Amino acid sequence: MLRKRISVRTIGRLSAYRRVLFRSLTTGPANVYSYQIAALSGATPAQVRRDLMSVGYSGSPNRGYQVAELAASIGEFLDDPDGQNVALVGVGNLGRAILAYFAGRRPRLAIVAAFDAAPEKVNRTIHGCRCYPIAQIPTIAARENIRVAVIATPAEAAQSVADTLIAAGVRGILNFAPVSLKVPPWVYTEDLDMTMALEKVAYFARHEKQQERDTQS
Amino acid sequence: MLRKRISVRTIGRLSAYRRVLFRSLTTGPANVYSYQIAALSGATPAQVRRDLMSVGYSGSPNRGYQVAELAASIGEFLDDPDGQNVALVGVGNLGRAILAYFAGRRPRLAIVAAFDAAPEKVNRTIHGCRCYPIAQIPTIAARENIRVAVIATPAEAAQSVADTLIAAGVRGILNFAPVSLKVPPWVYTEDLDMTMALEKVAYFARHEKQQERDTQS
DNA sequence: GTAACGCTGTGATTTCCTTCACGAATCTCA
DNA sequence: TGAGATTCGTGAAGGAAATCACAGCGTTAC
Ligand SMILES: NC(=O)c1ccc[n+]([C@@H]2O[C@H](COP(=O)([O-])OP(=O)(O)OC[C@H]3O[C@@H](n4cnc5c(N)ncnc54)[C@H](O)[C@@H]3O)[C@@H](O)[C@H]2O)c1
Ligand SMILES: NC(=O)c1ccc[n+]([C@@H]2O[C@H](COP(=O)([O-])OP(=O)(O)OC[C@H]3O[C@@H](n4cnc5c(N)ncnc54)[C@H](O)[C@@H]3O)[C@@H](O)[C@H]2O)c1
Repeated sequence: MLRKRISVRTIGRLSAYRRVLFRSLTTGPANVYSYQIAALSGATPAQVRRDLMSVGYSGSPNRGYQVAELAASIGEFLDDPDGQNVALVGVGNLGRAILAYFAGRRPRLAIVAAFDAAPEKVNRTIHGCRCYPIAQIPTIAARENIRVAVIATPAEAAQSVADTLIAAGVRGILNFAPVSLKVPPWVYTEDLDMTMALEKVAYFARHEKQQERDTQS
Repeated sequence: MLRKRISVRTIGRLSAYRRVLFRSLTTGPANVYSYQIAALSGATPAQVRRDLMSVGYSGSPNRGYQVAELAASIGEFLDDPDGQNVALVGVGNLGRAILAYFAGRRPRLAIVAAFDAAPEKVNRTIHGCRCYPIAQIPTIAARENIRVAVIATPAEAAQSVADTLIAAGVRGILNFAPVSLKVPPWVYTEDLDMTMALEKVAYFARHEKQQERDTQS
């Protein structure tokens, strides 16, 4: 398994490709071409083909890719065969929206536990997910084998929450708080900063001519 | 004003720098060094200095940058002096969280109108923001001079909403729907795709050694 | 004074990612 | 069967962004 370091951008695009493939499964024919995937996902045909090199599924010339098989191959490449449980910390406005959205949507990548510091939020079930006090992060994380977490707490709390999560075995964090988390090198963090994103949009809305295709990195 | 195309990433980081500067305003001394900004925002010192070249504010050797002045300069560079009004389309779980968060937070970049297709959501005021039927996008956008919009509708509706917004004069879109929008070249779009982000995190949580510093682009 | 230090601004370099371009493969149709 | 059309896989080229590295300068110490 000597695969040479896949780039972060490639992984993101593979996720996007898979989504358009699933959409095509119901609507379209059984095969697709790279230029079709590209059009639907905002990439270029060459980029699609190059990204797909990593997953090890080959299309056939003049026939393209089998939609169902390609989607399955990407899934095999991206997903853990046993599934990965996810924890959410911070059950505020955003946290609840996230719980509502992911509830029941992806069995292989489900949010199985929520945590919050506020007494009135804990020990309830929200959108099908149990909410625990943060003191229970270590025990629940161990019990549910949680390696992936989402942080949706206020900025001030984010770093200490991250430290707790990492101590409990978490190795990947999706961070919505507007701070840069300090984490050890074996932990991957991805920041989704809405304010920064909105400021970028506002800036380029005023500074014309910028025809980037930029699907989010 | 012959400035040579600032990159998308640079704009994003400038937004991050400004935020840490505002935070430092209250807590720290009056000056900062590039390496301090870097540490707080997850960048490198060289990157900070290079990014700051675009804004045209010079620090002084051995004294670094004046926090207040630098923050003001970045603001001058990023923000519209007259402010920019923002519209939100799709007042669901996520849309409401966004309204709650941005309400009253940034007077220069305020969400001044919300739109939704569901009859029970329109003509109400949610977190201080009036919600209109989508048919009123053209009139309200013209009245409020809206050039920036946020899309938080289901994926199926996103493209037609985008078309309507663009026809109404919108030039920058922050898109939360998991689709790639087709827009004319003078419209800037930024996709914030939570599912894709979570899948990236899940992937790299399983694939060791990846010590990326990746503040979101 | 003036020497030593430490940080900024920026040309040069490196690294990473995207795009190009073309041989090989598969299909169609006569 | 074979010519023509079309797409894939991928080495090579190109471009963009991060990093290096250092000259220049303000500051401090004495
Ligand atoms: N649209 C949005 O909601 C939005 C937009 C931009 C940024 N953000 C960021 O996302 C994060 C969450 O936003 P929100 O709107 O949901 O905020 P919120 O105030 O509604 O929710 C925060 C939640 O975190 C909990 N919390 C506080 N301290 C905690 C701790 N130490 N441990 C665990 N939980 C704790 C609170 O009890 C609350 O339930 C914030 O960092 C915010 O800056 C949100
Ligand atoms: N955590 C999250 O909430 C989350 C996570 C990942 C992705 N998303 C994406 O964000 C978007 C919104 O998510 P949500 O959870 O708020 O969904 P939601 O179903 O709660 O809200 C969608 C809203 O859009 C409105 N709407 C539907 N069609 C419309 C139209 N044609 N014009 C205007 N409004 C219309 C609906 O009335 C509803 O209010 C979706 O595309 C979703 O895929 C959300």
